Amino acid sequence: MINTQGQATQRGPPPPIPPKPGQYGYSAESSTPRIPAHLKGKAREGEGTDVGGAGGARGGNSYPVSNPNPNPVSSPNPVSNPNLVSEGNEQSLVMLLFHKMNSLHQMGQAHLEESRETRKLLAQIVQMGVQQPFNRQNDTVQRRRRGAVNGPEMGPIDVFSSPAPAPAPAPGPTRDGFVDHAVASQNHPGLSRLKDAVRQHFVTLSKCKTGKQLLRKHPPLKKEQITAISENAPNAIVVTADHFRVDFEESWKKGLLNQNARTIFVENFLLAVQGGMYSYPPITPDLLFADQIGDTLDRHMNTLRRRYRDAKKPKSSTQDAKNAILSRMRSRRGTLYESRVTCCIRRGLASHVRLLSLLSPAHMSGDETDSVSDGEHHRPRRVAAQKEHAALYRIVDVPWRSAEFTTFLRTTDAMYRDDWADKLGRAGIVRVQQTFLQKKGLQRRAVRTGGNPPRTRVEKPLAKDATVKYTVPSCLPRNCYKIDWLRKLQPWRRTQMGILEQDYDFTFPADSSTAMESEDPLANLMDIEPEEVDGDEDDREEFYLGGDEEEDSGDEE
DNA sequence: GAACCTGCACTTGAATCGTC
DNA sequence: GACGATTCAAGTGCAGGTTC
Repeated sequence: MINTQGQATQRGPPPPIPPKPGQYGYSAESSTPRIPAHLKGKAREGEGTDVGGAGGARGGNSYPVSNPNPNPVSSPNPVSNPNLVSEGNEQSLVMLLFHKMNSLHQMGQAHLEESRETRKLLAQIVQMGVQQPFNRQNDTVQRRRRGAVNGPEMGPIDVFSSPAPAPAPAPGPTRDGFVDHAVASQNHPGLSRLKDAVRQHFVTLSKCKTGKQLLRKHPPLKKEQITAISENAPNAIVVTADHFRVDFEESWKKGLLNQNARTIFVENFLLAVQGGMYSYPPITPDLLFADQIGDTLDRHMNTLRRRYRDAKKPKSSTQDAKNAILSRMRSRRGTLYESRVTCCIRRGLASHVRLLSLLSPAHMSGDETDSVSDGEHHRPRRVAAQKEHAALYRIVDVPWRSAEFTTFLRTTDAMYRDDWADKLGRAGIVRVQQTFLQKKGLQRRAVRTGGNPPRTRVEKPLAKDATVKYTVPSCLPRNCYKIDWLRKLQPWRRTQMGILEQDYDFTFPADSSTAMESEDPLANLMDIEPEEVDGDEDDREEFYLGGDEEEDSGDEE
């Protein structure tokens, strides 16, 4: 696994990783990358946009002879990427990425890890380096909320220049030695552990895990019971750790029984922690205060009350199924967004990364699964997923996005697929392989890595009555939006969206393109029919088209 | 105006699945 | 069986609406 040293998972930029003197164009005196004289001011294809500058990060021919790193894919190199460096901001995202990638290379990684964890890490870098400084709405929000049409908008972000530096850290909470037990920010790194423990402890005290159990064991109080509690009558119910009780019908804040329950919970939780419970992993001591625990419980009560309500009044199976499908679609949008960002990061396409950082998963086009036709699926989840084929999804495109932007995104998808198929990053390898295999009359693609392939998304017309829900991002360059769609907007809405009056350059450096090289950028997504992949076992033949000498025997890799 | 409800989106970890 | 990628479901937070 990767070394996470220096990869801050908290907010703010990670501490810079000092590179070795002379390595990757760095000097011992400064962390600022030096640009070799022979590259300074040298006109390259696509120069003027840092997109073009990423050229040379891949492929052999355009790579500088003096490049100290023989593997351009594993360590995107400032030397090979003068446009990226020329942006100059030492705290910029680009620098963060270089540090990250260089450190990975120094660890002897032949190529970047492709695990989800890595991608999350990289996505965090993007969040910290680009997105977070502009997230001014609420500093307790860990992620940028969706750019909802009605929601507060982010300020304009110049995707054409370097990201702004991260904001200064918040001042310390203490004043004159006074220990402030104020509830910690939702960003507190130990908070999720506390939440886990609080959830566990609630299960322990309430003896309930499910909504149905809550419904059965915590029935609402009767009027006379409420009266008895308020009058402190001898027969009033008193909540104790042994007889823990919550009234989910009464107000959590105002109900006397619930106030009693909250107090008992907090006391008992602290006792349990003192007694050694929840110590693996330990809860951060600065969170072990009544206020904090109570606040965490209050938040969890939202979930519990929701669970109770759902148990009491179950949603219709139709509604439930609908929600599940929508939830899965959202989840797949997340995967899609993650893979696109990963692809651009991996290739050092800083400008594209910055553009993507203005988006969120909700802005991705969704996809639909095919419906179950025969009901023969025996696995419940597969049936619920309404899939006919495990890896075929129908793209539900969004109406606001320009064709250019869509093509750009689909190209990153194709690149991602290329990277998946060939970790060495040989451009266009999927297409080359497919062409070669087709000529050979073979039906199976060569795949270098284990695991599921990225899902195959196909463009098919939607049903006539299909309605598409979508979220529109703001503050993007003009040519990200479809002109017709923009024309239909009210003027005030266009103003509100803060559309940048510049056109964005969607091009990719020539030597980092893959499927784009073909006339149809989606060709290698579309030309593989599932039947071909899943053909008769006897007819299949595995084949790997090696590109490097040492890889020619690469079948075993 | 506070508390609560509801819908939506994101995060996280487990499940699933395909390949080696 | 191990590994790795995707999918899924549960948990959670936020925002807007509703109720008191």
